[in-house]
Amino acid sequence: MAERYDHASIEAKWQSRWEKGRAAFVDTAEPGDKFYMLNMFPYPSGSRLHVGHGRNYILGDALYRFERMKGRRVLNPMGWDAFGLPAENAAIASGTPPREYTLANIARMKEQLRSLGLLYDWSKELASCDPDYYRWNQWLFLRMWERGLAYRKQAPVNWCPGCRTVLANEQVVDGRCERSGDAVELRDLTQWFLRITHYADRLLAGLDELPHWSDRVKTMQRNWIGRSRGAEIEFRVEGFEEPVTVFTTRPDTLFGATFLALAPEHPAAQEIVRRAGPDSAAARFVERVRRESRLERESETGEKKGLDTGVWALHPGSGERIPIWLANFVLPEYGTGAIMGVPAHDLRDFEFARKYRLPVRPVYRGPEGDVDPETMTGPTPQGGVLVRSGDWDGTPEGEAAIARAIAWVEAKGVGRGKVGYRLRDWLISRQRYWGTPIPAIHCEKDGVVPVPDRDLPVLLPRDVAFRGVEGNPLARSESFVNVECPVCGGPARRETDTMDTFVDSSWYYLRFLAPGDSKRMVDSSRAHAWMPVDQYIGGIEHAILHLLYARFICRVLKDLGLVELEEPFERLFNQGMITRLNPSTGKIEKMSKSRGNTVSPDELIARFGADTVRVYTLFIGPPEKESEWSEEGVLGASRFLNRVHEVASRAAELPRGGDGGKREASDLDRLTHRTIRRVTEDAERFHFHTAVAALMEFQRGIADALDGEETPEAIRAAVQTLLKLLQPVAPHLTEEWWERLGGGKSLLETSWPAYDPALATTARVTLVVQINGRVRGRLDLERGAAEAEAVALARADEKIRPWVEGKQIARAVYVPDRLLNLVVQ
RNA sequence: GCGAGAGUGGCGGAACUGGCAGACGCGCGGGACUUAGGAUCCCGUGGGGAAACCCUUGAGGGUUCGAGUCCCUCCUCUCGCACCA
Repeated sequence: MAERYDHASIEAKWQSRWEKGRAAFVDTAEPGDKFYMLNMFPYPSGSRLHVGHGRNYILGDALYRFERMKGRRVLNPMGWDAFGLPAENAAIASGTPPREYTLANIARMKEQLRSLGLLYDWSKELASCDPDYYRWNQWLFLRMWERGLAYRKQAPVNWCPGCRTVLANEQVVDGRCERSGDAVELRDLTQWFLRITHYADRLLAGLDELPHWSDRVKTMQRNWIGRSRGAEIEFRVEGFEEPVTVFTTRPDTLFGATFLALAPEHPAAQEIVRRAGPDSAAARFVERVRRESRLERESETGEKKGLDTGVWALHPGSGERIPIWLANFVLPEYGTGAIMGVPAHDLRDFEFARKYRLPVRPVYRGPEGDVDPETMTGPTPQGGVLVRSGDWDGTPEGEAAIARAIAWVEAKGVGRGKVGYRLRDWLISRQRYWGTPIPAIHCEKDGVVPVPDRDLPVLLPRDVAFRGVEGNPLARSESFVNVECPVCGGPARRETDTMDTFVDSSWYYLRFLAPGDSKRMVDSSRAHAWMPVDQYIGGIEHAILHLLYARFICRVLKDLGLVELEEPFERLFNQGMITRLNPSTGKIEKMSKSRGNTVSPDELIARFGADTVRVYTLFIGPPEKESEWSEEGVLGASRFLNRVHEVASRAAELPRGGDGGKREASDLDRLTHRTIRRVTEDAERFHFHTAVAALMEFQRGIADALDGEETPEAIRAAVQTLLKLLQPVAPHLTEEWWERLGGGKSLLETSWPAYDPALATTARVTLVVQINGRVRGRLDLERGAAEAEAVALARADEKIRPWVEGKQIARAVYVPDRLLNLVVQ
């Protein structure tokens, strides 16, 4: 029988050919051609590619190969998102400097990508830890600083007192440091922010210009930006000069306010503590809340804690006195850090009021009548008219009531309408080594001054020790920290905060277009030719942060005159995550290094071959949905490729001869055309899993034909079509057989097969016959049969007759070629 | 807690806009063949029933000639998160 399918040698042969012939296969796109990109670019700190990422890369490659055969030239670059916490953690654990660790991982992951037969364009390769890359982060930062888009302010961080280090949220487990187990504190640091809130409206408006983004992601972004119209309202405070200003999105419920609640960080709260003295209940409460970690304060299980200050505010409408409380659930960075409590119409306020026995005062009367404040079990449902609200009484709930309330507070001079955003400015400071140094210098005399452009890049120093260190290692590098002030020339200290790695990934798409340009951040003319990215493929986990930051930075670059567009990504395809049982938590979670539930493809490639891994990975499910990893089905993919090998080698042994000229379309021809249509349509929406299913049926059809009456020419043609259609998914095996069958040049340089619509459909159809919506029989009909004919045939059909005999047909619903539903009485 | 998705056989999944539920694959059962392999091929495989038929897409309601698909309520899981007042 035929020779065995030796995947290892076939794959080695083709991978080496693609490597040598790279120029012909991948580096062919010219300015103005299609631009596809994967997001994220590989994160080498994870040290090994795992199948969770592997699906993204394989899908991107299959898509590239499909597009190539369809005659489209595509730029598909690849680079490395190289900064980040894991490399620094590895350095602390093993002493290997993050740079060495990262470069070794890049080399290894590149080899893994190669072993999957992926054709990415490495001529545009970049790594964000390369000074040629991160210097432009610094350059952009300086431009933003000049324009007031970068600034410093205080913000709380997670502080581990044991490690004397700032922790990422990920490092905080149940309010404790995951390494030392110490209780995590909130600590205020002065940190750098980017003013994304200035772009909130533009980012919101831009979503309407993205028809090829899913509603899912657009909705998430809209909600994240969270534009809301509301009002700031001032409450005078007995015994205090300054009023307390609250922000509310529901000024219409003003008369339902029965208390004010302040964040312990609020200036008025601080003043109250000062007056009460250091041993007062207020001082102790503030101290206790400040010791609570952010997580505790924000967690769902976190108890709402409050303290009556004994200070009274005056209600601006009724003039009544209402108590001022301190509350842990009011956060200083939201709104004004103070709220008016309206228990009757807000769940959180209701819970707080119930716990501390504060009055509840409904100001909306529902259609069922008024509500008894004593017996309420929660905030009143929506839809009513205002009551107990002075002049406002009778106004129905909604925009009109809010507008009326705003007009009223403005007229009285106690407040103003205000548009609020949920979005907050982007905190980019990280107290870590392995990131882009923020180009600022602290001088005693001149304050915080920017590093001059001529001194860029500010390089990460190499003389840094990592083992057993506390705090930010960068801050202990003397060579780095000690610097001359660029203004006065005196001694000064460098900023030791580095940037969030999301800064790197916010503009890398532009750098791919001119990766080595040492003069400019962005080559504007190339950007003009290539942008926007035609197809961006990325995991759904980036639906909000990364994509919002990239859209923000693109607008900044537009305002700087570097690019002409606001939206960097024309089409967005969001991949679902690969999930897997996490043995330590017992839950099904996304596959990721930090969760410790990864699977490396290496072993599978060694056992079954790269093509099998590719087929299986794409076959596992629809790419936009999350899929749970299991290896049970990998044998099926392996068997399928063995059978493809089998039919191809049998076809190769068929006698050659002149084509018999024109012949009648055979069943195999019809199957061929039907398969081309299915695979083409599936590939266009990235559904390679159903494309593979169609190809499995096609393979079986060809195998049957080999035992049947088909001519050798017909069979050979079918096999060649099978190879073409399978190429994006299993490139090695298909290229090999294409060559052996004498196909000539590479499959990649051939064209995607076209189908004849007439042949892609069957001549006869099965019409389902329903009686009162239940399937009672099937008819075999000519395609396109008329309703009258179908009804007549149905009535005559012996399975249908008993159901309609002696009955009136009240109605017939006919869907041609599909279904006939007879409604009888 | 908030925002967004998802839930279909023993398992992964199919069914683009409402129209034969379960394609394709895994697993399992039976058979064939053998140079005994993780091989290959054939048949069967949602549940109940002898059959006619009946039941079945997380649960419960609704719209419709017809619902996995649309609407309402609830449950569970996943992703994101900065308790946004």
